[in-house]
Amino acid sequence: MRRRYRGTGRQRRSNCPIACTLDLVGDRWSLLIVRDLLLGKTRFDEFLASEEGIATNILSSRLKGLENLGFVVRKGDDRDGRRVQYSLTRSGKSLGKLVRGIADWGLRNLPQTTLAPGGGK
Amino acid sequence: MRRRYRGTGRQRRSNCPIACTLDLVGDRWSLLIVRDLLLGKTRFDEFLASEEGIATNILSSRLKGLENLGFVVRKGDDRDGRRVQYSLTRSGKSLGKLVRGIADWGLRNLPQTTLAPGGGK
DNA sequence: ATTTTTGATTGCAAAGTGCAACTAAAGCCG
DNA sequence: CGGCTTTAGTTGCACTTTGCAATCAAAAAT
Repeated sequence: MRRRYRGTGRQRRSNCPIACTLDLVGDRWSLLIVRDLLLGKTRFDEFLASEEGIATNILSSRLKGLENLGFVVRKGDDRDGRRVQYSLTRSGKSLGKLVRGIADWGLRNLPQTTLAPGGGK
Repeated sequence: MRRRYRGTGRQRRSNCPIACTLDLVGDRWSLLIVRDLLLGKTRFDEFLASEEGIATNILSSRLKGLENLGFVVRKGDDRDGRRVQYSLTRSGKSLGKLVRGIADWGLRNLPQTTLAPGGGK
């Protein structure tokens, strides 16, 4: 008796583009990671340092999710074997439009919100 | 020892417009209800009938949340005392832009997604 | 008066989130 | 080499949220 909760690769609730999009990235963290990637961050530590304060387990799980969805690629750093470089795929970059749309709405409708430095790209 | 989980009216994680927007409507259901309201639905039963199949308790709680945020108003039907009319406030209507942006991204990037009839408005 | 409709609430189990502690591999430094 | 540090995680546990099914209460319909 399987219950269908959200997450990577689960069954769709409908064919509505809104519902499907929310099924993929409709949580509190995924798009913030995408935001950071768009801003040029590439490392685990850098995402961790963002002011929202994501926990390491959540970050790890969201990065895996985004990777499974084909939005992010993970590759080791040649010069430093400890480091990992996360980056957006072409598909992941398409999320930029979505992220900017959300940022735009927030800026217009939520007082005291401001773009992070470098976010105006 | 209060832990700050998400939800209506809690403290912001940052002043990032993306984070703040996600704090308000970054869950699996709220924007689908907004979608339905934009499509002209007004009643509890109508939201319930949407193909995604929201549960009554979740619907109830999301409607309350959207009301608390000032996006939705609830008023009783004069002709039928059982019925309740939910509708978008001016502020709630501004979410239309956000919803359309998400729908747009979904349509372009997720195969097999199609707009509900009447959704092309 | 009984049944149906409408808009919910309640109880419970399962899944998700957040925090703190811990780990493991690789690099640094004397 | 050997111990310390950095980087990228994993694990355990408590708490919260979600989803389902059952139930409820008021109003309307019959």
